[in-house]
Amino acid sequence: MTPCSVSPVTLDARLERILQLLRARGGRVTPARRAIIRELLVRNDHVTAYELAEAVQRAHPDVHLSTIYRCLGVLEELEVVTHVHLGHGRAVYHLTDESHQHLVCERCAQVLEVPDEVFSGLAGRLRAGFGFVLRPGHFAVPGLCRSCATGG
Amino acid sequence: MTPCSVSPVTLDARLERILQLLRARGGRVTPARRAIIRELLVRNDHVTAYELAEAVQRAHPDVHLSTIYRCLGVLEELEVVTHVHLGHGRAVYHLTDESHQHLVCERCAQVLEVPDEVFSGLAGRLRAGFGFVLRPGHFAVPGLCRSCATGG
DNA sequence: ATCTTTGCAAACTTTTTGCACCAAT
DNA sequence: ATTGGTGCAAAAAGTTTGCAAAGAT
Repeated sequence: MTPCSVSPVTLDARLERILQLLRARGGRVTPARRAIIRELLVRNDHVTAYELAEAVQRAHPDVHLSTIYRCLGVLEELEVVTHVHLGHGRAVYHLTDESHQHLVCERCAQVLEVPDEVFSGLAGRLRAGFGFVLRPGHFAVPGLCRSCATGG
Repeated sequence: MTPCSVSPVTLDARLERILQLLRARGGRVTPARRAIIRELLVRNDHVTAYELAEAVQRAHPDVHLSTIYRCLGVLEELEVVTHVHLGHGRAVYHLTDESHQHLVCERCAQVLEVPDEVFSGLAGRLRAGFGFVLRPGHFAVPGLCRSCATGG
């Protein structure tokens, strides 16, 4: 049992699975794509395209921001990645299979992750009442976090 | 009982109330502001800054888009107006006191309005479980509308 | 050899800002 | 007479696109 929170075996397996999907779609595996996808897997996190570029560029200095966007576009088509607009402007990207929702504090911009189940009641009500199918993973719920709500 | 859906009396009363707030804050009442606020009241709707500019400019051709933004900024400080980012890019603005939430179809971009009550269960759960206070009116819920969900 | 992907620069879209002029109080 | 608001143009910020060169298959 390694002290790492993310097992390298699992990570590489997931990386390969994604590269597989790419190839299956007629896509090509390039160093830039490998690095981008790997970075997304390592940071199990919400990342802006710009942050992702910075990280990838530490090892591959001339992977351009536009390449990041294009790669993220492909990954979204493959449904490996999802983006959410948290509030105003920049989108954040994360792996689709982290199945959780986002609570964004409008005051301090903190992002809280909560499990899908919290929304199951709402999902049922929306479907029953309006025929509306909630899309898990595309969710940004604005409000006030505990400290901002109580603090002032 | 007039056939109008919005009573002109109520509308002007609301306009005056808002202008009052402005003055109370040391702000000034200008033709541009009057026109912008009036338009917001008349279209009880979700409007982009650009659409608002177009509408206002029909009567006041040189009210500039930047003035719209600045006025909307003031109105948000006064908590008269709120904006939501529906998906990607442009924000839409609406009056704060229309108390409803927005369901946005990710496929056809249609916006469905649903009453607050639909979210009361979720609000309780978020507060109890995470101390998170849901902000009514700042809500954009992505998913698929009835026709897009069933159609394909 | 083919056809995709990349790097770069430039376009684009939405929103913000600097500044001189104008106007509401 | 103040001080705040406006128009304009230009800057920002985030994302997309056109194109020629490089690279994966």
